[in-house]
Amino acid sequence: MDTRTQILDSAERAMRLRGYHAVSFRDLAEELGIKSASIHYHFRHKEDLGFALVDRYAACVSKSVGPVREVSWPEAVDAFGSVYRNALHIQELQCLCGMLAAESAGLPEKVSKRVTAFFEHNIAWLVESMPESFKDKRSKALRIQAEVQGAMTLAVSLSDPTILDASIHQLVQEAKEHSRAI
Amino acid sequence: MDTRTQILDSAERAMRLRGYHAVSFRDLAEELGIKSASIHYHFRHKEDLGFALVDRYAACVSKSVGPVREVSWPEAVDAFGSVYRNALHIQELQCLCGMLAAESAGLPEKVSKRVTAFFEHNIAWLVESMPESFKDKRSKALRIQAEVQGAMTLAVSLSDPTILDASIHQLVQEAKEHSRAI
DNA sequence: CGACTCCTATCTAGTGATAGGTAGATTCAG
DNA sequence: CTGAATCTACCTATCACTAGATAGGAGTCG
Repeated sequence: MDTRTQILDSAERAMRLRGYHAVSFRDLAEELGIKSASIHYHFRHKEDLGFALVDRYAACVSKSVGPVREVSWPEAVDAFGSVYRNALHIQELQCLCGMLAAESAGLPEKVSKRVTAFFEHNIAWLVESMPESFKDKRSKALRIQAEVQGAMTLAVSLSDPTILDASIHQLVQEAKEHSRAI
Repeated sequence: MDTRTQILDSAERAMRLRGYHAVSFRDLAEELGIKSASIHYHFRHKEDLGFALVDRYAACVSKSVGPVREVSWPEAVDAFGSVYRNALHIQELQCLCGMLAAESAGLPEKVSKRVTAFFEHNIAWLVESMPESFKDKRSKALRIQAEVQGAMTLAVSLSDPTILDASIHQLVQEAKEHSRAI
């Protein structure tokens, strides 16, 4: 596999486990059996690696969640939640941007801006997926994003991935009730 | 003021802004006008500072939120939310344990265990504050903790503290509806 | 009082490890 | 030969951490 991709893969895994500042070029290089200078060839500075990571991650999430479709609101919520659920269950990793958002005051600005953009993009997707009739669309979307993100963090800290499943299940239920009520 | 307390204050602020690994003894010392060796006198290892910080923070939150009282469930939710809201509005800092929970795989075990305990304590407080009649108490409590935590992170990343206010307001509203329904 | 001993808290002056980053040589495919 | 990719070998800054000196206050004893 392409070295650049391997670097991104290792770095993503490490950052989603331990955060931006706990990841070093040396450790990544050792893991890949190359020298740290080779990583600097592909990513001159650490912040270059950082925002390349966020860009790739955002594109991947955006693809997984799909375009805004003509599906019901509960299905949309489920699709959104599933992206996070799969990440936690299959990779046993939390959301890269949730991780970086926590550290955001200590990140290079180029990185933190992209993290913000990731969330704005998610919020916009949720808003557009809502039925026309909904009110306060943005706050509803923010609440969903917040709960999913927070549940993921709790699931990791309490070592219980079902916490995230339960939150998503309830959010989908509420979406159904909400849709029926209108 | 007592040097030990000053160290804790600076360290707490720095960690709630940038995370565990982005805080150094040298920076803290410089901020306080002392030498880093003096910090090591009070906290031999960084992890000692780490868990002293979590312990103090947990005690402070526990005190702010108060004992489980004979108040209504909506009032309890409001009291719980207010602790987070005040932290964000007055100090412009996010929750120490939310921050550390994100990084938890990269923390000394003594620290991450205390972070977990902090959340378990909060969950227990919420569960005990619920009316007897409620079902699935633990999952309800987890959802509240998750949304508040996630909303705080989003508020920081999107530079909009009203995101947290809105979430708490809605949680209190739901608590009212929920209490009426029974 | 004054000299002596502790103890606490701070300092100076380092340690070895590791961080991000760089210059320049080498390797190898087209 | 050229250019991309990797290497060796290094830099400077910073990291957590330590040994040992020093300053000053609290007791204690003559």
